[in-house]
Formats: sequence, structure tokens, C-alpha cells
Amino acid sequence: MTTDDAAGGPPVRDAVTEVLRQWQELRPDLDTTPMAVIGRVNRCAALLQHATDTPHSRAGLARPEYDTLTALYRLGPDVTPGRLARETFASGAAVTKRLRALTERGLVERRVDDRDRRVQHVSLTEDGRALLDPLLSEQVEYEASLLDGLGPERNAELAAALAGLLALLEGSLGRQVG
Amino acid sequence: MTTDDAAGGPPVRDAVTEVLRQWQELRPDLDTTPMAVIGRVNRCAALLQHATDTPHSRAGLARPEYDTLTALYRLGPDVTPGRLARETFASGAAVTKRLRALTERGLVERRVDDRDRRVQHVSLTEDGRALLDPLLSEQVEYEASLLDGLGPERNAELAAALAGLLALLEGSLGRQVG
DNA sequence: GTCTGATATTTTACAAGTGAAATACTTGTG
DNA sequence: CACAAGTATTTCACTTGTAAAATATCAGAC
Repeated sequence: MTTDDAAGGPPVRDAVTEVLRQWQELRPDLDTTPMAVIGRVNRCAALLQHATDTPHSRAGLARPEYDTLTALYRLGPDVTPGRLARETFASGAAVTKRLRALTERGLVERRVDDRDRRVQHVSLTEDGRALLDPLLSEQVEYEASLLDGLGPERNAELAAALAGLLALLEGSLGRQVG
Repeated sequence: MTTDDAAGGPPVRDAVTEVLRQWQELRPDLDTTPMAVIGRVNRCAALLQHATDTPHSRAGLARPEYDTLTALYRLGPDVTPGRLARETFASGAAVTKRLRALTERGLVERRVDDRDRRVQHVSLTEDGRALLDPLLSEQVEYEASLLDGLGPERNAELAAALAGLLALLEGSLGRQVG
């Protein structure tokens, strides 16, 4: 009743459907509707993160490294590590480590702020930009191919629904991360 | 156009909306619709995973440990480590480590199969079940409270859309994990 | 000028996951 | 029966992330 034909399509068989059925049988007192959403979000993310053979990994970049570089790309030059940490949902320590590795590979460069010598300004190098420029298109195209099975309108519906969920979670959980 | 009023609600402001706007401005050639879905799935999952102050963490269980225990709970007694790995999307090595820790804490017990002494049968102990029984309800209730802002029908719509996405990803990426 | 407290970043000690090799066992074949 | 190949699980060496402490710097009060 809750997992099918909200948009007129046929019912869908995913792994969580079976899990929900098991809970329903074992503990009918539990409300399984939260798991129908949260369980699926977690599994989708796990599948996406475990995905090998993506454009970025073919370019020698792990997902968190790729995310760091794309954040640098879109936030323009001279981003601080702290800002990067917030943007990529990572701890400061993790960002420090990633930036060291990316700097050693020549994809990123850093300089200290003139006024405040505590703060660093990080930017893509020319090499970093040259790597990213074609990679962005490939990665987006790859991701589009993953979503191809959903039609455009189902895709838009999903994006809108997820925006609602994310806004909600940012409100209630956001304080614990940033 | 893609992120609002698909169900008649007002437009929603989440962090990804701003990221999409940045890309639109910087690289209008890129199709941002995949990111609208995948980016949000990843951020939702990251927020959920970073959430401290959940019932399971108050019970001294990290999320992967909680997931392992709930899989044991719903799959009944005598589950093999391999099965657990598949069910929880974890590597065999990770399951081995978790089971050792959970066994040391007395929440789980194991015995070797009579016929095939390579295989182990893992079960919740009485203590494990006693811990989990009330915890399951608390965790579900906590998760329900996170989703409260979405109405029931938006919630169901989201669950259905995510089921479609997950089924799709299981098809294209599933081989790389299990 | 020099404390005091705040802020940005890095370091450190450690926890947890991973892929690949190792181990232990079973099964089918000659 | 012995042996090759296959399977379930664990171990190992290593990578990556984290929380908390350390470091370095700044800004305001006195």
C-alpha cells in the first residue's frame, strides 16, 4: 500500500521490500514506514559509494577526493579548509589529510592568508582543473546513465521529494555535523 | 522547475539547491538532474549516519553494529556470517570484526555447523534479544520523528520513488557489492 | 604591551573498513 | 582413497576517518 503505484507505475521489487515484509511478520507492532524511506536512502547511498568503475575512480580519485575537488571547482579559488569541511560533510582532520594527498599529486595548491596567518587558501592547480574539466562531464553522464531507468518526471518527483527530506534532516540533524 | 511543487507544496531550500545553482552558473553545459537525486541521497545518508544521540548509540551500539543485530533479529537464529555480510552490505572481514566484538559483549553467540565445519551459525543471545526488543521500537520511533515534517502521503511517495531508484541501482551496481 | 579567550588548522592515537592471502573444510572425479 | 577445485571464514597489511589535544594566530580588555 505504501510502496507502489503512487505515480501509477507497477509495484517495484527492491531488497528493502523484503526486509519490510520480514519485520511486518515478526513484529507487526512496529511501524515500518520510517524504514521504507531511511533504509532505502542508506542502501542507495551504500550502493553508490561502493560503486567501482566510475569515471572518477578511473581517474585515480576516490569519491571523497573527487568531492573535495568538485567543491573547490565550484566554490572558486581560495577556499579555506574549514569551508571545505563544511561543504563536503567531512571532519577537519579528514580534509587536512585529503588536501595533503591532493597537494602532493599537484592537483591543489595552498597559500596562507595575508591578514590572518591561521587561515589557508586552497585552489585547484592548472593540472587539477585540467583533470576535472572533462571528468565532470563524464561523471555526470555516468550518473545520468544510472538513473536512466526512471523516467524524467519520476526523476524530478524523486529530486523534489528528496529535497524535502534533506531540508528536514538539515534542520533536525544539521547542528550535529557542521 | 525540477525541485518544487511536484506535489503542490512550496519550493524547498536545502543545501543541494544552492550547489545546483552554482553549477548552473559555472558550467551551464552540465546536466544537473543526476546530482539533484544522487547528491541528495548521499547527503541524506551522511546526515543520518553522522547523527549522534540516536537510541542505538545511547545503547552503546554504532550503526553498523545495530544493523548487524537487527539483521540477526529478523533473519531468525543461526545465520551464517556470509549471509549477514550480504544482508548488511558489508565485507566479510567487517562482519568478522563486528561479530567478534558483539560476541565479546555477550550479545551474540556462534556455533559451528554439524555437517559443514566451515560454516558458523550466529544467533542473538538472550541478552542481545533483551537489548534489542525495546531498542527496535525506540529506534523506529526516533526515525519516525525525523520524518514527521513530511506528511504521510509525501512520505509514501518518497518511499515508492526510492524503491524504484534502489531497484534500478541494485540492477546496475548490485554485482559489484554482494 | 600583555593577558585571556576565541578561532583555524594540524597532529596524534586510535578505531574500523578493505582487498588479498591464508586457513580450514567439503565435494566431485578419477 | 587421494587430489584438484571450490567455498566459508578469518587474518593480515594497509588505508582512511575520527575525536581530542596541540599548535599557531588573532582580537579585545585592561
